[in-house]
Amino acid sequence: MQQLIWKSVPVPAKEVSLAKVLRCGQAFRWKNIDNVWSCTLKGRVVFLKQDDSNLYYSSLASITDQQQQQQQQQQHDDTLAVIKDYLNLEINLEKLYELWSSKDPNFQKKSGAFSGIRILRQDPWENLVSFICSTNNNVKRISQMCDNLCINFGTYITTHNDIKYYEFPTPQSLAHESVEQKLRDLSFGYRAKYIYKTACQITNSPNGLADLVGLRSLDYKTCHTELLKFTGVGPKVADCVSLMSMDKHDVVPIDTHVWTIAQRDYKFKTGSKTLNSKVYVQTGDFFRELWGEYAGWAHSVLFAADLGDLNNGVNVQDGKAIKNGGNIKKEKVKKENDTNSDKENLGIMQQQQEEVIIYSSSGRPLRGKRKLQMINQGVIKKVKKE
DNA sequence: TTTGAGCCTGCGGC
DNA sequence: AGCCGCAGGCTCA
Repeated sequence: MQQLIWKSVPVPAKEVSLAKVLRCGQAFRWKNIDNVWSCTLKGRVVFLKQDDSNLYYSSLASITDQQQQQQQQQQHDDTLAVIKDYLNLEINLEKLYELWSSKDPNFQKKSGAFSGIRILRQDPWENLVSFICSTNNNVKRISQMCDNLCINFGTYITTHNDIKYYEFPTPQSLAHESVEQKLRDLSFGYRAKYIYKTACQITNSPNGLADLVGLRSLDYKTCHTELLKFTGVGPKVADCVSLMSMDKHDVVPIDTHVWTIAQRDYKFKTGSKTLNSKVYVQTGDFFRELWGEYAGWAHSVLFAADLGDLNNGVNVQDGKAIKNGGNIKKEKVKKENDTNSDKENLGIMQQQQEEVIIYSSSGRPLRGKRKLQMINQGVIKKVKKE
């Protein structure tokens, strides 16, 4: 196994908490092995860890890149620049927390145990596809789907700690007609078509990905409108992408969860029982007026704090103080294990799904893990696929 | 212009 | 055991 060479950069933990930022539902591909975070980013594997005052980073290039680098004597490693850009490190988070606390008593009250939560500056294409996957879905399955995209359509980079690292697939690699069915076989459901079509829209665009990335320099309204043109992208997903990869820091994506926070914690009343488009805009405006130009950042803190209540409840039961406790870490390790075992099963699942359709007694076709279970049990009726 | 089915799968509750 | 309802929405009529 290749030995990692670590370098450090002074970054206080209050400026970024890797454990929170990389697990709060912004990005879905980061692995955590023995407190080291890893993910492919711009053609290399990036490794991150931290203590109270420093961020430690390392990287591994792909095999071909390594050879190229050895041939060119001068190797310029821009990994630090990539990380700084990805983590949006030039933006001072502690000052923003003070600002939001001064404007909003509820923020002051809730944010205490949730320092270091910032908005990443993600790759627009990966961000877009990830959030197309996010509809009617949970973080665990979104993560599995992103992994599956990389494994099945992404370029292999290298292996470390027995983990194979792949790049996030390009639009070109997803813009083939066979992709939709293959994604359905991989349990993407109705999102299969959205991803295929969106990939085609990018490849058919005059300047390809550059047109998508170019939305960064346009105003929010134009950016939002352009994003809505992609299949499978509605107001919420367009806002997630605007906030998380298009530099629109004041955008607050409104999902049912955020709407609940607005009504419950801020007594925000709209007179509507459903989150229709008018209410969607009103709620976003409300938070923007409350928190200001980095409203989207503030929202992610309260969002995480709200999800964190579950873990806090467990801690309180254990009679321990609430502090990013070990409970959270245990949960994460378990998640990694689940993901890995799913990867191992993937090949089997694909093979068998091509051959048979298995129906439950209720007549519903079985898929994914449940189907695999049934096959292993050997107590189901099999029907040849036409 | 606005509203509500229907959509895929996984999971937890009954 | 199986069925139901729902999860951090979008499309289409």
